Amino acid sequence: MPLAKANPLFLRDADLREALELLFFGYRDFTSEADAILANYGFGRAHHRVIYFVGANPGLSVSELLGTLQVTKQSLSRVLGQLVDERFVEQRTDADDRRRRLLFLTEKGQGLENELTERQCALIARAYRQAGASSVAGFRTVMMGIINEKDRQRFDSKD
Amino acid sequence: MPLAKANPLFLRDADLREALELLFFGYRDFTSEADAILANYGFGRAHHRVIYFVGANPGLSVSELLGTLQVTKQSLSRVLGQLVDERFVEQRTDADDRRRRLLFLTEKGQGLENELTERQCALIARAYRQAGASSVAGFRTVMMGIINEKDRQRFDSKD
DNA sequence: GCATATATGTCAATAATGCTGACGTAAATC
DNA sequence: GATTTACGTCAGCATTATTGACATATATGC
Repeated sequence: MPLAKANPLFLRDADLREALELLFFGYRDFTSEADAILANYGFGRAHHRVIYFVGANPGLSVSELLGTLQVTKQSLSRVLGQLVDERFVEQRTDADDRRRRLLFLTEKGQGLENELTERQCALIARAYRQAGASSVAGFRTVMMGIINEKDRQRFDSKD
Repeated sequence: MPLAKANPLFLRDADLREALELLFFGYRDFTSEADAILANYGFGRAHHRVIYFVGANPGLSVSELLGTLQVTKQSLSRVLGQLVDERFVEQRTDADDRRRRLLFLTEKGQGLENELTERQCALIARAYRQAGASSVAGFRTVMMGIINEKDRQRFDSKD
């Protein structure tokens, strides 16, 4: 039992394996409703991520979005191109640095963003309300501990 | 602001959007180390899920695994076939119902399972230790709230 | 025993997402 | 003027997933 040795204190092997499964099933359910909505538009999870982060950060540049999503520009290109072609996302040249294309949601894009985010927020809101404020604080603490230091800084500023 | 209306109490829109991002970044970091290990074997996340659940439930049948993973048998077939061909997973006909193929990890498969699970458990263990027992309890409560009732029963029995 | 249902496997076609590599263009910077 | 940066694009390929159709072995109900 190599794992048992590595985990003293209150952390039994079973507790840690349970956490792996909580994350697996939790993430699956967290994404499944949005996946269903996206399918109606012929989109997938990659489109969702673009819509979400552009919606949350209007005026984001392409390279910033690449950094956030951690994908190659070739991967993003197809997805972003579709969203621009179908008028969900709008690109405007940055006046200060005309090489940069700043990304914004169109009204249509904002509509889809709302549809997706409302559903996911409703799921989280239900879970948060049932759990109560102190459990929510614990959830945030554990999730931040899982996230690498660089990305964690996105959250440090809040509260 | 349609979301603000829907969330009374302490749940501000910003809190819920933060949760979406915690789950996105958290799940990405949670899986990234294992993904790197799997790449050395020419495997992907799908192989990991099979290895994990067969390791956690020796003697699982194919249909039970399909139900857990929620994929089609055609999807599973290729992945499971590779794992069987390369002797990570072993299939034994169920003596009681000779239609069923029960799945087990071989020694080689158990080795890979340990390698993967140890890494992920180490990440979780670190986050759990830093967060403390009460935050861990809150994390569990919130994650269970996110998981649909059917799958939640996997966890209800524990503790 | 025979019909039906179940558990599994397989072939074929298709889609979404990701990758690497190569090349091109416009604009900023040194 | 040379170099770097930001962005785009074309081509090829891999992984994971889907649906649909069909096959086989075994169990079960009548």
